Amino acid sequence: MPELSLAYPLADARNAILEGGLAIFAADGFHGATMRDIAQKAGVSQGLLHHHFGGKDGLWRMVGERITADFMTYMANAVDPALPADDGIKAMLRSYLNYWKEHPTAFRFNLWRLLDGPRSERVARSEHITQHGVALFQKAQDAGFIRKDMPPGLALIISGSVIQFWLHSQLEVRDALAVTGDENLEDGVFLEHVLNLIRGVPGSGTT
Amino acid sequence: MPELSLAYPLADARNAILEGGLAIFAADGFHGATMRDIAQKAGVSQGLLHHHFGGKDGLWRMVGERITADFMTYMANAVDPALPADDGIKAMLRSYLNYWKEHPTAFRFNLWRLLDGPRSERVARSEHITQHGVALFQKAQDAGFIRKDMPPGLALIISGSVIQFWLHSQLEVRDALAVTGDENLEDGVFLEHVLNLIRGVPGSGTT
DNA sequence: ACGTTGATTGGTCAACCGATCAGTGATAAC
DNA sequence: GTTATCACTGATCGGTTGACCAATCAACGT
Repeated sequence: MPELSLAYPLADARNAILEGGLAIFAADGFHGATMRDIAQKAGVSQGLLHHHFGGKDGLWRMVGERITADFMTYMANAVDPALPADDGIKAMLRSYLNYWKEHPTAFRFNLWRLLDGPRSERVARSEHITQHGVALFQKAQDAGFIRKDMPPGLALIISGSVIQFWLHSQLEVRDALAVTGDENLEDGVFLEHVLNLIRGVPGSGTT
Repeated sequence: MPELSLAYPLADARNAILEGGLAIFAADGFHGATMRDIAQKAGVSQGLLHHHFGGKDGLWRMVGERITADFMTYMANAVDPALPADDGIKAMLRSYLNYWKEHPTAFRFNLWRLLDGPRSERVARSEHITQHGVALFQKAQDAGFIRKDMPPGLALIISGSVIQFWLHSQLEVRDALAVTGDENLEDGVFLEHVLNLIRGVPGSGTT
């Protein structure tokens, strides 16, 4: 008789499966991951994954929804609406960078999501966040804290894409910086550069 | 007796396999692609793939090496060294954008490469290109065409990452731009924005 | 002529994968 | 105390997949 008295007390195998799924999916992608690996990581039998999530597709989707929801609530609380526009933007970008830095598996899963997955499931993703972000950038632009020669949405996208690249391609970044001996660039300094970029202030001093 | 007189005259099945491999790998990734799909796409038998490339890993690697080499020779010829630094940078970024726009399968394969693949094969990739690019940016910076408040390597990385994001996330870009009704932004105008970014000239006009 | 070499094929095999299912035990409703 | 429900397991099944192999055939040197 197999002793299965261990699993029951946990009472939340679903959660273990979702966490195991995130770990394995993030490491190997949708097609690279196997239900057996996930089951082992979660410490449950493989059949249970199907019981709770219907199948591989369903699990992938659930993991995705979960990390998106977590990110959205984090970002919604990250920026104090009472803050003046320039400080608001600074806080927003810093929170964005910090969140993904502290959630590397979720970050990598999102990278996979760009390519892999059962169906190119263009979810109604961070649409809300985007709108909120653009509004904030526009406010900052009106207040004169952001260069006026580009649409605020573009400034937002540019900031986000640069931060993402900074996170997922540290090696290439380092290569490029090492040429001039600047390879030890800290996150804070990097963020300041991004801010200066969209501020546009310092000018090149076209000699 | 099966008639196999068709395949022989081609004389270059290797090439067909590499092209088919690029197509299938770009669409489905390493783990999502199957040798049978590639063989069918290339119009040859599956055994031939193993004969020429040893296996799936070898084929993936060869496809990768091929597109990197193609990109490198393209970029090496794209910028006229006699050009003044500012025009050189403009030409470089334009070539970069155009190349990936005209090679969407290679672009997508490179995206896969970031995550998928048999071994995290950190090839000595575009190292040469990077050095060349940083040197060009430094020259432009010295000449006063690029803002002096950031390392030239960072300016290069930023430009590249923004262009890449512009290419692979058109949907998100459009969402962000649509908020202010700027969703119809053309490549040329976008590139001009990127250039202004690293020029830094227009200033925010801090009212 | 003849043997060697290499390109190419069709067929085959063991391994693995996702899914399914009958069975077991705990829980709760009646 | 009986029954229905639900979480969970272990085993199994059909289908794929990457790799392998013997056989065929053209090309070429000798």
